Amino acid sequence: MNQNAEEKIKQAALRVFIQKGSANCSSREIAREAGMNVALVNYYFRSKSKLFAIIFETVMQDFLKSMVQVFSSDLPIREKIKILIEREFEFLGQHPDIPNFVLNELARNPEAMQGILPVLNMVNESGVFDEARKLQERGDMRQMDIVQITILIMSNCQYPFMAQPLMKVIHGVSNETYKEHLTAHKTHAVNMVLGYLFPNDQL
Amino acid sequence: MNQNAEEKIKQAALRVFIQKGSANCSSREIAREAGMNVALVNYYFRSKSKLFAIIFETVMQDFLKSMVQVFSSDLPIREKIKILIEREFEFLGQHPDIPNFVLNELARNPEAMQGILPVLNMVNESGVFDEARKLQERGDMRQMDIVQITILIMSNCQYPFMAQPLMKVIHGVSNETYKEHLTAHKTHAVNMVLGYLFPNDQL
DNA sequence: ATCTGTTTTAAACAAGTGTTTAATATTTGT
DNA sequence: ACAAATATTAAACACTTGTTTAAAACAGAT
Repeated sequence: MNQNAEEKIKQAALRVFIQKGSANCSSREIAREAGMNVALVNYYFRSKSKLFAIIFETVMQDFLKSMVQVFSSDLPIREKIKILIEREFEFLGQHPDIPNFVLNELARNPEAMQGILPVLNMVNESGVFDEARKLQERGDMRQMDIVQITILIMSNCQYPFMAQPLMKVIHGVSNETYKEHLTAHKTHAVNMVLGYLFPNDQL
Repeated sequence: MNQNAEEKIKQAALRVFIQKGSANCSSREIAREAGMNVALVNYYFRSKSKLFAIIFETVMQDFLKSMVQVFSSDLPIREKIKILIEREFEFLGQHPDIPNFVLNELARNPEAMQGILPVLNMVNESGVFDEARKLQERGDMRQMDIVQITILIMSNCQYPFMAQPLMKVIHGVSNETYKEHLTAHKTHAVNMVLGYLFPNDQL
């Protein structure tokens, strides 16, 4: 049970933190979810906030890892963006509540901000932003600030999953039909974003 | 102080709830923000959850009111969508943390779901969805499920504001420059969405 | 001024919070 | 087998939580 306990606590904390947020869950709840005593949580991680810091960083890693992988490849830019969006939809299909978790912690939990710095290097070292700038200089891509391109892409990937509870109640659809809407929406996101970023391309 | 106290508590609760979320704030914090005793909160609203239900419903009203107003007007559909997006950006510029608040409560606080039902009628009675369907039958608009059109529009309006903390740290920009990005992004959102929904239009 | 109903307060309640302690169980090395 | 180190537990700590209670302050009417 040695290595097992620490890992079990981590996995339980991952589930509980993501589902309820760092502020709306107790150490005892995490311990219960892991099937062990409360004191063990602090025995392995010293405090709830330290445990959260670890969990949050791994979530950010997973959250940005696939994006960085696509960035670091040497596919043509249109393929990169297409695959990026498709992978994002695939990832979020399996972890639909991560965007809400991440954005919420970043907005409300000041400590969470620091857990992001190591992940930032992954993004910067990929060199995506520089590549996009070069393409714009060649006139191969719509003139548009990199910040706004990032917003554009992530908006159409993450929000559809974040808004699931709202959309379900507004349009009165079930879980299953909304999932179908999500997979159908992937195509729209790809086509719309590519069509806007590369206005000279053919349909 | 009679009518004043109840209203002061409401306004304090609005601020605190939106900033911290229903689970991550205490009744005493709301009372302190309102400058009065804890017991008064329950004297006027009986319980924290009842107070939250009231606050959440008014937030949902504000959140959807301007959208419904645009829907109920008799502008041509392209103008409707354009004005809708512009108003949404204007509203969110003044209340940037409402989308995060709403989606978070809907995802994590089961009680919040019921506070939405009265607001739903506003949307349904506006008849927007029927109008969009008719336009699609005439071939005047891209064939696309209403649910996905809703997702498309709201994604590009709300997410840019929700992601502010994430984008700021990823791209290392200040509050002010991000606000400039947001106002610039409004134009992109309008053009991209209209361009995709009405592919036969000229540029 | 006295009574009446309403508003406000301080104090207390049980329950739950993160964290620590000291004792017990388990594994490890010899 | 024994001893040292590690893992696990129950119990307690001080503190905060939502809510209630009973007393005080205040208002208006008679």
